[in-house]
Amino acid sequence: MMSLGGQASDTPKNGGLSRIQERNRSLILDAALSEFSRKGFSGATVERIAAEAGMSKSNLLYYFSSKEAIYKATLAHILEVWLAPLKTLDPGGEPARELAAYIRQKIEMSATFPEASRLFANEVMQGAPQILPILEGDLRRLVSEKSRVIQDWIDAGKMRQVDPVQLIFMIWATTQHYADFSIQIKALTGKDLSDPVFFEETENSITTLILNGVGLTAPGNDD
Amino acid sequence: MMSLGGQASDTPKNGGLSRIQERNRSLILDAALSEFSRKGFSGATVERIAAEAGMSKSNLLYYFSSKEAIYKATLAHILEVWLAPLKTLDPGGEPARELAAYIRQKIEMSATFPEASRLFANEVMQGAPQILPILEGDLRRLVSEKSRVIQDWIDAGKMRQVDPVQLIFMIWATTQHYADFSIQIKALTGKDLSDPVFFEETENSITTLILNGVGLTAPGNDD
Amino acid sequence: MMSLGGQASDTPKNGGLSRIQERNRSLILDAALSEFSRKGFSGATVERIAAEAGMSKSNLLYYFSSKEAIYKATLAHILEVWLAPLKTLDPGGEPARELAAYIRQKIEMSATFPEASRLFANEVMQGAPQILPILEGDLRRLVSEKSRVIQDWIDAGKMRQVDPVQLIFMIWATTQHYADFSIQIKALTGKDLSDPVFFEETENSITTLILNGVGLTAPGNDD
Amino acid sequence: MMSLGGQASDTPKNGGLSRIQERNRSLILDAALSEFSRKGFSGATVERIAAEAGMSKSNLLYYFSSKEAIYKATLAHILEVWLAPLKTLDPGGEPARELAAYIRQKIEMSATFPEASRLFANEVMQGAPQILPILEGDLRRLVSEKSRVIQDWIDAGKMRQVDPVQLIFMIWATTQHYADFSIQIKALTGKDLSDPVFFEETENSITTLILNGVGLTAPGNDD
DNA sequence: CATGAATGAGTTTTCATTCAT
DNA sequence: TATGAATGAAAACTCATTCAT
Repeated sequence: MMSLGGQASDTPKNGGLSRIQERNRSLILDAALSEFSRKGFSGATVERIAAEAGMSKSNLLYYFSSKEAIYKATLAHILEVWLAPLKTLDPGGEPARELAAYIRQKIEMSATFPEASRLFANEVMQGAPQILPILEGDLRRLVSEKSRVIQDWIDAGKMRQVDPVQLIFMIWATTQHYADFSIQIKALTGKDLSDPVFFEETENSITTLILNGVGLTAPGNDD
Repeated sequence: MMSLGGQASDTPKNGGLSRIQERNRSLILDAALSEFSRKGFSGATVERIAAEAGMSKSNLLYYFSSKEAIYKATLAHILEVWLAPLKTLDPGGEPARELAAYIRQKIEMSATFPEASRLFANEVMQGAPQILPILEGDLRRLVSEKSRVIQDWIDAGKMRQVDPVQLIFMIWATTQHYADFSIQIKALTGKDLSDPVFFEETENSITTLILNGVGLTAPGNDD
Repeated sequence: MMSLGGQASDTPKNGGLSRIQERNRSLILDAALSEFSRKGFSGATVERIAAEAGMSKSNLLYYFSSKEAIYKATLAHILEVWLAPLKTLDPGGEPARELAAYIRQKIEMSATFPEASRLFANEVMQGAPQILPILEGDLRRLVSEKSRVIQDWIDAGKMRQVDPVQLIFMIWATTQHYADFSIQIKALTGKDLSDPVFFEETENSITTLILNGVGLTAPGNDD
Repeated sequence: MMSLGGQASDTPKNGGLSRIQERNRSLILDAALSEFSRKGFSGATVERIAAEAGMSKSNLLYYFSSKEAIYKATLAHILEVWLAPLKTLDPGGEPARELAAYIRQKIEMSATFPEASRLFANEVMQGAPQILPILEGDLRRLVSEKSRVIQDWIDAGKMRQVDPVQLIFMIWATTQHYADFSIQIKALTGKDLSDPVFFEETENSITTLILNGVGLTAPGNDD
């Protein structure tokens, strides 16, 4: 799990978590994700998180010593999975296939974990008070590395010249938009990514646009 | 100004606003935009808005009867300008030129009014409690209309087949991303849209990607 | 007033205090002295202070931003008057008269402001978290200066050799004891300093003991 | 042990304490003394006491049923030893030798158990909620008895006329001051009673002052 | 128009204590 | 004996809002 710098773990004493602890922590983090992503840090209340996690406020505070601690843990909990897809971009693969796969994964994340996406967006929009160090560290390194991969494809003439970092931004922007702005999208189209048809349609649109945009052709969709 | 349905105007008595009233309302709205966009609705405080507007809390509440009223007014104030670019999409123009112009306008908005973008994003991410009616009404109609324009271009063989609504989403997503996630972008690249070189670069990347993506070629950049 | 380092004043905005402000601050400080001296910092509650000051908790917090701020202000408020007597020790005076006067003043303080004495004792016993800098600075200088005065008297053969600082400590100890331990004294004697006879008796005992102790004779009591 | 009236003993079931029980009770009382003397009753927390005693909060509460019970036990634990010196004042001895010995014992207590002194001071300053009955009972009787001793010495012309009770107060005051106000003394002199030189100096100053004060001469220091 | 004073409802947090094992 | 889990009551704030001037 990606560390958010706080002073060590926030769980009672001993190293290993008991069954109950693990269960409760998990319940809390789920509830917290729901609450924080909907209301933001300030709008969320510990009481509601506790209620949603099915325990008393005091008991919740037995597991996480403060609202901020819950928030940090929630972010950390999410960050790993949220940034995972990019790591799979394989230098040895075909650009079209690799990019298409990456885009698909990102859209799937938006469909499956829209709350995580919104939590992340919220955090960044507030100035990334908690995760700025991670953005400037781990994420920056990861993006550099993957940009290199893309640049190599470009240098090998496999795709059109484009700033790789900007390309990554555009993939993030387009895919996450469907999670972060899902209310707007629903208001305008009546649909969201939970609708398989709309999901397909969206994936096609984004993939086609971006692959065409960088001079590639979408690979046959065989998964 | 786009109405947010609130109970009547929120200005004292008589119809016309005095010079000083108009000035103060404006100061408040500016301060409110800054505060709300940075902290979200719940995180913002009336006191800070008042301080930033250079007046007492009480006086601020003389102009706007409640925090929510300030928030609504700020949203309304912004919405008009925020949605304006799309209106300029001209059915009679060349697709490439029109889309490029639209994209440029959107990026310019992101560069000039990043706070407005974040306020809007925030509002939508919280479930659009205030502007949902507008999204479902005015905006939906506007998007329908402009989708028709794009569809006509497609039908006329001027550009590749693509769902026009999805295309609009992608333009929104990519352009707004540079405002909403500017902290992340700064953490990863060291730059933001206030840097003219980065602005140029970004505009080129987005425009090229999207135009290529829909089978068009970027028009000569002659402005 | 002796500053306790906190970040500036704790009163709203402008420099001068309004009539109401002055009155309320004063009511609060009185109530706070009573509460803090009886219960200590942790045992005191803002609510009780507010109640005793005749106002709502919120209103109290409008005047002092936190419990700690009230505590600091109370200490500062008291310190000046608490340390004043020592300053009157006059190098030009007769040792017996001067010391007797000092002792009398200290006992009077104990009789008049026993709460201040206990607050001070409490603060010091907790490790002087707030006033340590003052003890090490202003007070230390004052004690040095007055020790010099006493040493001069000793050097001039006017009184017996004694460590002047220790003498000061003993005067403090004996006089303040009657405030700080008044409950015990009452339990043992049935009296306290508010009883004029007991006051007289106490003053005589302390003065005689200390003056005799340093080889002086009590001056005729003519005030 | 001096009883504080609480509801029966606070130890589990059977009469005799097991080895481990005795040890734990002792650990708790030590930790409690440290905590209560530093923070006062309200400022102390059961958790910190437990931590300092090296056991869990729950386990501590197995030995003492409540925070107040720990506090009472700590006080009782201390009181005996704290009041012991006065009992040694021997009617048959020489006044100078007896008083000097008493003073020395009191200073030694201040040097050895400053925490006990502060705990006691704290309790009395809060109004002696727990020990008032003892003050009014056992202690009052003891003081009466010893006052009689002193009065007999006075009546026998062995020392100057002085109110014996007041003399006792002054001995208490001066000697305990070095424990209770040790922080202040350290701030003013850089020293405390743990420094043997300062201890000597202090003992001499107090003894000389008080003995001279009552018309006696300090006995040769032969221990 | 403007502000200082006041408040009540809510929110986080602390902590002694109880419960179950 | 011992401890981890859980809780309820209290306490310190925070803040939008109202009142009086």
